[in-house]
Amino acid sequence: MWPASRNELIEIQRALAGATPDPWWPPRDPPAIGAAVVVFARGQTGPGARGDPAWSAAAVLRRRQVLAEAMLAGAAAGPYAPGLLALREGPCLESCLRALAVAPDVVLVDATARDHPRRAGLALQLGAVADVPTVGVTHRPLLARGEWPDDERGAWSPLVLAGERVGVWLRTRRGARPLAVHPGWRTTLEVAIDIVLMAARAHRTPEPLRHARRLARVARADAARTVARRACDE
DNA sequence: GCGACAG
DNA sequence: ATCTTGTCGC
Repeated sequence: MWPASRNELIEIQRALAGATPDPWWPPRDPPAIGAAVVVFARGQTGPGARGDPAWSAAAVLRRRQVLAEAMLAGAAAGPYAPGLLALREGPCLESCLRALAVAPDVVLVDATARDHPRRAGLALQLGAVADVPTVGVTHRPLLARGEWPDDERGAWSPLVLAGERVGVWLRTRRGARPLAVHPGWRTTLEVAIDIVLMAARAHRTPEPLRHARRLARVARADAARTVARRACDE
C-alpha cells in the first residue's frame, strides 16, 4: 500500500478512487480525535529525497484531554511531488498511528482527499491503509477552487473540482484565514466539518494536529541535541 | 513553452 | 515541507 515508485502509487490511487467504504458517523459522546504529522530537518527546502531524516508524531485527544501520544524518528520514503505526497510521508504517518496506545475514532491529516488529480489524496489513502476514518486539513487546496466563506467561525463554502464538491473552505476562527477541509476515508462533508469545528476551539488549527506537530518538533530538537552532544564529546 | 503545484 | 520579519491584540 506504500509503494516506492511513482507509477505504482498512481495505480494504487486509481484503484482507491473507486472504493466505496461505508460512511462513518461520530458517536453521541465526544469522539477521540487523532492526528498524525511528519516534520523534516530544519533548513531543508524543496522536494527532498528518499532517506531524508523525518520525525513523525501522532496524538489522540478527547475534548482537551490527551489520551495517547507517539513519536518516531524515521526517514522519508521518497521525494515530494504534487499529487504524490504519499510517496514521501505515507509510511511515517502509518507507523506513528500504529504506535498509539489508544485507537482514535477519526484521524486528521495534513493532506487532501478527493481534491487530487486522481481523486485519491493521502488523507484518503492513509485511512484505507490504517483502517480508520480520516479528515484532511490543509492550508490550501491542491486543485479545487472556491470563494472564501464569511468571516465568522463555522462559516464554510464549497471547494469544487471538475464540477464536484471535494471539500470546503472552513472558518474555524473569526479573523483568521479559513482551512481547506477534505472529507477523507469514510467521512462525509458534514462530518468532516463537524469534526474540525469540534477539534479547533481556541486556535485556528485543530488541537490534535497542533499537539502532534509539537511532539514531532520536540523529537527533531532532541535528535539535534544528541548530535551536538556527540560532537562536543569528541 | 509557461505557470501551478497537498507537504 | 522550511525560513523570516513585523504587526496586532489579549
